[in-house]
Amino acid sequence: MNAHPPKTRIQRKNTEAILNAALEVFSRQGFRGSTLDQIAAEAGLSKPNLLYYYPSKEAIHVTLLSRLMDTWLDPLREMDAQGDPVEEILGYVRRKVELSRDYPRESRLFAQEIIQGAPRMQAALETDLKPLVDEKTAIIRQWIAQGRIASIDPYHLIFSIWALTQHYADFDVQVRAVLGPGHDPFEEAQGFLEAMFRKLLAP
Amino acid sequence: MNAHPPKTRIQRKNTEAILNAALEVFSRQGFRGSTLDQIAAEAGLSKPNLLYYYPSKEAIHVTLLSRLMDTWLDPLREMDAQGDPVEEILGYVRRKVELSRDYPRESRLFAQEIIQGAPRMQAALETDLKPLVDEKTAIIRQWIAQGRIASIDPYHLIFSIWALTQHYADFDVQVRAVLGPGHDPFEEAQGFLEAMFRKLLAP
DNA sequence: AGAAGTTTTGACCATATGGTCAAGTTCACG
DNA sequence: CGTGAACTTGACCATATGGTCAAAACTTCT
Repeated sequence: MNAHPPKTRIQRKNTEAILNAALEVFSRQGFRGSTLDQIAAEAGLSKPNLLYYYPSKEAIHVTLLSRLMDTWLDPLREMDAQGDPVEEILGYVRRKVELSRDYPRESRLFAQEIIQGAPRMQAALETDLKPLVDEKTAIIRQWIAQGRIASIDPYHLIFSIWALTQHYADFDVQVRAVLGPGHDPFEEAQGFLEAMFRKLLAP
Repeated sequence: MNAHPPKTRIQRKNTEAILNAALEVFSRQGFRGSTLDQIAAEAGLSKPNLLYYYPSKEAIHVTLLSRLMDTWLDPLREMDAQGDPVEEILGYVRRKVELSRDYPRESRLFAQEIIQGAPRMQAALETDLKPLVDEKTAIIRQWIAQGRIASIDPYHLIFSIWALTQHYADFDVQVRAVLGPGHDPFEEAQGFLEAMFRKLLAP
């Protein structure tokens, strides 16, 4: 997709700073709610300087989203047909919770894009996401046929993992408001979800 | 909050049209991504006419959000300490799926508000949501103590219900992209989640 | 040092947008 | 009907915002 990856030291530093600043701002306020001035300020650059590195606000957004897709899918890619079914699925759950804990901005950026109808990600959903999910659901179906995990719709199993893990990043404010102080939502989620899926998958 | 509910026929009709239009537009594009012109067009009114009924864009948004909170909490309020524990919790799940199916715009509006840090709902989360959840978690804890459902963290149980049910409204585009044509996500969700929670709650 | 890039920015532009206002139109009701 | 209240709107305003550009400042390399 990128014919010319950044070359000079300054280019590398600034494009990185811009993407990081944009992630911060976009994930908090959404695409249209964010301004180039905010991103520039966050990145410590002037607005024209931003536009020296990226041709438009939209280009920054698109770059973020396309990088995101891979990060987002990697934990699922790791699910291995050869491994122990329950541990493979639980491992996926654990990696997704870690992703939510360590990359909440990415999670929120992604969530907002999807909620708004995925105007810039439709294609990626069909070309990258769907094939991978199809592949992994086939594996899960196999495991079920072998009686190694309980019978369950594999698509909705995966949806449930997405929903439950990303909830802790995306709805962080709500989770914390309900739990009150003195809780570590992600720590608790890790234990809760492990127990939940272990029970659910038991044959 | 509203000292004077709409009086005349025209007032009632137009405030309703405005709120409906605003819900449509806000839920699709977020607060800052929506314009008064879009809302006015959707409502079939002129922009100054909008502002005759609501003093500002923000006032419309706040009105929508405060109406929303009640709709959102009602299904949880119905959970009855006297009923059968499993059926009460499953009933809550079913009502939440129905809410996601029938009011996806409301779900998305709510989700975007929370994802963006709940700038206009913080207070409501603490004064309305938290006490209700505290009350219902106490009931669940009781059920667990009586051995009528499996031992499970009641807060995270409720989070899981929110996450799983709202996912189908908020991430509708993604769910449909993955499932492909010929599926009714909400129909399937209803069955999947019933089975899931039944298994999970079995003592 | 000095030429040849590369990077940075102040000033500027066109458009979009939230909001105002005074004047006009329609409605409810005696 | 006629009248006052309720409703509607075209024209307008101030500001915000994405984006441009030419010139200045800085690096790099010989």
